[in-house]
Amino acid sequence: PRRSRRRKSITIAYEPGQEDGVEPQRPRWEPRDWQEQLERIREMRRNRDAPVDEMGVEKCYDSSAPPQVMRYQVLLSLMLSSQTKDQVTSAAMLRLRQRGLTVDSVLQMDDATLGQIIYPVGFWRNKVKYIKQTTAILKQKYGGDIPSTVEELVQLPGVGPKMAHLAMNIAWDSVSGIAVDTHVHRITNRLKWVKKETKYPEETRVALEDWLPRDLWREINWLLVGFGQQTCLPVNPRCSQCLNQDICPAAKKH
DNA sequence: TTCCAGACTA
DNA sequence: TAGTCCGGAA
Repeated sequence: PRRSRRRKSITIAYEPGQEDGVEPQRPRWEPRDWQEQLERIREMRRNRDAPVDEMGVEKCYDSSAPPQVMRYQVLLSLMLSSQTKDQVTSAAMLRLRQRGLTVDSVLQMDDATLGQIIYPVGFWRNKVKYIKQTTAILKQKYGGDIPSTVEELVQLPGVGPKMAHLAMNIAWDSVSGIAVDTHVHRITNRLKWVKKETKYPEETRVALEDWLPRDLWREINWLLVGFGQQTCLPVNPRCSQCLNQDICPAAKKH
């Protein structure tokens, strides 16, 4: 049975002192109850049975392939992926991998074929274009590998901050920042894990990184994406089956 | 802000 | 049938 220590998290009401220019002990803002909320979300995610667990990026690359190929496949499945359609994305990745999914094989593939394969994931015209452009850049500029910094990753067409941080996490096993997608953005706003409501995912990322301990940065995307797929849905969240219903600022009572 | 491409659902 | 849904680009 789950016996949770009810440590009341404290909200610190003052900002770091600025009198003498000495960096104080950094008492910083943190959201009320966040540790308890996090613990309960972990509990709800314990079975790892959300779509992202079965068919997320981690399941979409050949872990036996050479590291460079693996990293390319990670980036590609990020570029393909379509939150709401994990199974469609992983099916498309499977088809691509059966053809031997490398920088060269993608460059050789004509747009129509690539389009046919990825068509069901949506936004396929854009994605074909970006995948081709990015793959060409990887070959020319990075010797067929993917870059290893966020700054370089976001230069690639079709790669923004969210994908860049996930690629750093998964492909390079390095924590560069919190990957904020629509689920993380929505849920952290509902929980008031941001000091004041944020409008854009990038704002959310900055706001979270300000207080969330760094050792949780990697976990948070996986945790909240699955939670968002199964419970904290974008429309009509299933508050009645959520363990946080009594301590969630956004909980709807039925 | 709007577009992309379609699926899902209220 | 109208409204909502990625994340990135322009």
